[in-house]
Amino acid sequence: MRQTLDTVFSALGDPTRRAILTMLLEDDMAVTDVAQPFAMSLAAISKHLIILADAGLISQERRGRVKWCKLEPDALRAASVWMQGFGQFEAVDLDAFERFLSAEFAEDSAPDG
Amino acid sequence: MRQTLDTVFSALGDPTRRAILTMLLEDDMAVTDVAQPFAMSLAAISKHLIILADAGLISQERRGRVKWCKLEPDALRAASVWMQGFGQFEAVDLDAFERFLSAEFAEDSAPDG
DNA sequence: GTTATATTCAACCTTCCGGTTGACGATTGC
DNA sequence: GCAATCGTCAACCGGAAGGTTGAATATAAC
Repeated sequence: MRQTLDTVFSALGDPTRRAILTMLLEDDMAVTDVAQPFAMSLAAISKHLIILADAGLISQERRGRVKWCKLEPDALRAASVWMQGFGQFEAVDLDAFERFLSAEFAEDSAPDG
Repeated sequence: MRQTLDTVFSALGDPTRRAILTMLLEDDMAVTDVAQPFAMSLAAISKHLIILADAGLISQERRGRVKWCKLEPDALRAASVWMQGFGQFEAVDLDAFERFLSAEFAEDSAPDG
């Protein structure tokens, strides 16, 4: 699992994956059931789920031959903090935002580095 | 300009583009100045800026031969509403969230569509 | 033990993404 | 007018993304 701003935002950039997250708001679901409403193969959905799990947005637990997918909304916190730092919204934790910016620059987006 | 959840989240998924937005928090900047700290060509930065402008995250105004880039944090609102709807944060406007989900499903992520 | 179900793997294809370089159009300044 | 500056365009490249199909792996059920 590589839960970073990169992986979270990129995962959210795909409409199929956002639709999956919305479905999981209702309840945990098996992979086959997640795939059911979509007009694409099970393998494709399986890949999307792996991407979501890699970003930490869902967790997957195997019980027997069924793999249950569960929404993990905590993964959105980092991204949400980042966005709120841009000052558009009220309840902003600026300390958290600045911690995020430093971490971000140190990790994976230093200009010139 | 195609300001959708797709374009906004995808734009935010790239660390260079997030770094640019962070720089623009300080002040408006010319394209050349935006490019200065990065170890990549001006053309590459120009493309990133076009992507950010397409998502509505920045605006660009040409004055003479200089094109000024300005942060447009309003563009984050839709994405922020979407994220907050996942129940992680307190002050959530659930009505707005549900309007968003409907719009979202109508537009670009209907399962089976 | 054989058959059906659930999910992933592997190989492949096509399109998009992020980068490069070089030429170009527009603007400024001498 | 001529040269320098600002930014984009066009063509190209390598690799990743999103999809397909078919085989493989577990597990469950009979």
